[in-house]
This record gives sequence, structure tokens and C-alpha cells, in this order.
Amino acid sequence: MRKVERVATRRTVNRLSSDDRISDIMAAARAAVTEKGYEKVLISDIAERAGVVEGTIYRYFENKRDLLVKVAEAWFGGALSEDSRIDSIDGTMNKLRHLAWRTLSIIRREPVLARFMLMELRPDPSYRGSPFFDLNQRFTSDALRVCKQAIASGEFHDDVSAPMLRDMLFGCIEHRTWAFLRGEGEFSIDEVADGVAKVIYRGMLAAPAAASSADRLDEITGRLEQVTQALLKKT
Amino acid sequence: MRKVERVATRRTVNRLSSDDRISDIMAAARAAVTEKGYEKVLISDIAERAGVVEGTIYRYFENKRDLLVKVAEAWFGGALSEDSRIDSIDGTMNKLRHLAWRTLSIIRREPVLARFMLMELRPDPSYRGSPFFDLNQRFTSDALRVCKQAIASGEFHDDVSAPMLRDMLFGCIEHRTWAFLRGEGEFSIDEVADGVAKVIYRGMLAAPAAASSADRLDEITGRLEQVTQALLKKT
DNA sequence: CGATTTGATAAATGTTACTCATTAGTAAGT
DNA sequence: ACTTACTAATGAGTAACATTTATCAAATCG
Repeated sequence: MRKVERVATRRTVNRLSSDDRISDIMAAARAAVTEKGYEKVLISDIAERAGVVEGTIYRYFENKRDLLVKVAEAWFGGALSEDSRIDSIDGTMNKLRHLAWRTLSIIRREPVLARFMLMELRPDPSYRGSPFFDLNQRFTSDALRVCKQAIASGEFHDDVSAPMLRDMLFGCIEHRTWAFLRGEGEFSIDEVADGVAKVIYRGMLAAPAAASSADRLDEITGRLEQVTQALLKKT
Repeated sequence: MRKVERVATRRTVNRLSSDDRISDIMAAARAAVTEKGYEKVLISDIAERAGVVEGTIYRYFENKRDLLVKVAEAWFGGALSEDSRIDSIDGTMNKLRHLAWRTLSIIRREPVLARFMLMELRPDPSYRGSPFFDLNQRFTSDALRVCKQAIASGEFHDDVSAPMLRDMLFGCIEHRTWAFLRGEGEFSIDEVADGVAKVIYRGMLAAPAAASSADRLDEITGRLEQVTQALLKKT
């Protein structure tokens, strides 16, 4: 607790509106974190890019994490709102494929931000209850709803739960994306979206088509036999 | 670069063999990281538990990360070697289920270590080429082999690649585990292993029944044509 | 037993996130 | 216009770590 001696060497002061300051800092933070990732990015770096001094950042944001959480929220919220509604898509298979596709698109456009969000933020204890939690919830709940509906209507088997299916979808997508970020090979968004949707859809289909095909075949075969017999009698 | 003045207050010195020192430190580190996770655990904490001073740790390990990487490697390598060989299991479905089950078991037994390994270590740029990379490779390559075999033998469709299937399997498992660690509900290892294996298996099965339906349709169509022709001749 | 090597020790240093006393600029009151 | 009160920016400082290093106790060896 030593007494503090301060020197009065002060330059000019930048006076702007709060909104401008905040958006400057967030833009700088976004650029910096996109380049370096959460651990590596320094507050001093962000401050320099934004043209302010470190202390100024702490006037507008609680701490480093708070700042970057807000950056991630702004980005993810914006990306989500661009998307068309899932209900307008016909058929469970197409719905699943679209969900996979849109997730891959968002992640692929800003992989470092996505990584920060899904791997650094999500594990945090304070994650639940944060506005980001709601965003992510809204995101994955579409998939959950589609699966539940398919199970309830009898289109899907009921021997695997809807949350399991949701986790297969997003788990595959994320796993594949992180592997890509590590440099373990390329992949095509369309191919992954189609593959994962296809496996889930085919794996869960309660196969009414196959059953009814067999029934109808039996029926047709029977009638054909009748006709054949009738024809034979005539000759 | 100030000149350093040191005081000669020294207590007794603990002199042990290098091996003992190393295993003491690793045991302490493992206990500490299991309790607190990578970020939170302090070198000073590990040193205290191991009964050494901080500097001693740096005689045997490059840095904090190096120490914890070695801890994770030792644990994961041990857990893997306990497992029975996958080839002795009959049937693709059973193989997939066993792979899922053994992964879930290992992760579930030491979730914090697993999290550290799969989420902190794996994304690291220096990850490739590390001994841990090989371990993980060996781990997932079993799944890859099983899927490739099933595709090659015609048991599975060939319209989704084997690496996709592997990523669905491990992606689902990891996603589900992290959700559990976040406190988002319980889950049973058996249920998840069975579910994910079931969906992949059913979704990829080349469905010979459907093919035979097509054959029967061809046959019926042919016969119907005969009958029609016969009927037309009569009239 | 004395010299030399080994390796443990405690203090120093470096790096960052974060705090706070101080002041530049602004608005309000008279 | 001039004082006063307020707000926001500043940058030197603090705290919490990981990591380095000069020093010395113990072990080993000739």
C-alpha cells in the first residue's frame, strides 16, 4: 500500500460519444480475437487498435472475457437472424439437411470466433443464464423440435431420443470443423450436411414405405394371380 | 538487469532419485488438475502437493503445459491399453457399439482430464506430431477401419464416407459428454453408446429387402404385360 | 577427506489483466 | 463570462502468475 506519486504529463484527450467508443472497441476486439484467439489476444493490443488506452476498455466492459463474450454474441446473433425459418422447408430429411448446412455455414465463415464461442465460452460455469446461452438454445432447439415431431408422428422410430439425435447432428458438425481448423484436411459443407442428415434420417425412418411396399406387392401379386387364373380358364 | 542479492537462509534439502521426483510431481499435478482444470491450477499448488518448490518442477518439465500434457498422455495411454481388441467382436453393429462404449467409459471416468486433453490440447498448433496425437489417432482409427470394412464389403452404403461416420460417432460422444459436464442433465453410457451405434448402423445398412422389392416389381410388371398382351389378342 | 558434480532452493524477473488517483473536457447554474 | 459540478479518459501502479537464475546443500568420486 505504498503512496502513489503521479506525474502530470497528459496529452490531448479523445472525447467521443459512448456508442462510438463501444463500437470502436468491439470492432478492434473482434479483429484481434479473430487473428489470435482468446488466450493470445492482449487487452493492450485491443486498446491500441481501438485508439484508446487500456483503462478506457474497463470503463465499458467488466473484463476481458465480458468484452469478448459481447463480441461473440453480437456476431452470432447477427448470423442467426439472417436465416430463413425452418418451418417453411418440406420434409424431415430436408429440414435436417438445412439445419446442418446453416450451422456449418455460420461456423465456417468465422471459425475462430466460433471456436471461442463453442469451446471457451460454453464450458464456462457462468455460461448458463448468459444471453449467449439463450442464443445457442434457440439455435439447437430447432433441431430438437424437428426430431421430436418426426418421432411423435411415427415417421421416426422411438427407440432413440430426440436429444441424442440433436447431439449427433451438432456433435458431428463441430467435431468435423475443429478437425478442419487443426488442418486435418478439407471438407465440403454440402457433403457434410448431406451425409449427416442422410445417416440420421435413414437410421431413424420407421420404414413404413418398405412395409407398405411389401403389403401392396402381396396384394398386387394376389390380384395378378386371380387374373391369370381367370384368363387360363377362358382358354 | 539489476544485480541480484541473495540471502543464504536455507533449510534442509530433499534429495531423492529423479524417477521418484518425476512421479511425485506428476501425481500431484494429476490430482490438482482433476480438481481445478488447466486454467485454474497453479504451479505453486502442484509444487506444494508434491512437497517440492516451484523451481524444481522446471528442472523436470519445460513448462506448465508440458507437465500437464505428460500427465494426460500417461493417463490416456494407460486407459487405452486396458481395452480388449476390437477385432474379437462379432458384427459391425456390435463393434460400433463397443467403440462408443469404451470411449464413453474412458471419458466418464476422468472427465476433467479428458476435457483438458480433447479441448485444450487437441486444438493446439503443436498438437500434430506430439505423442498424444498418435494415441488419439490409434484410438479413432479403430472406428475408421470398422466403417471402411463395412462399406467395402457392401454391408454399408457407399454414399457416406468412412471419416464422416467416424466423426459422427466421436462427435456425438464428445458433445454429449461436455453437455453433461456443464450440468445439462444426466445420461447413461449404455444408452448413448447403443443409440449412436444404432442410428449409424441402421442409417448405413444397404437394405437388401428394398432391393428385392424392386426385383419383385420387375417380375410382376413383366407378368402383367404378358397377361395384358394375352387379353388383347383374345378380343 | 577434499574436489567436483548434481540438483534443490528461494528470490528475482517478466508478462498480463486489472485498478485508481488524477486531470481534460463538458455542461449547468448564476 | 465565470465558477462549479460532473463525466470520461488517462497511464502509472498493483496483483497474480509462470518462469529464470544465482546460490548452496548433499551426493559422488578420486
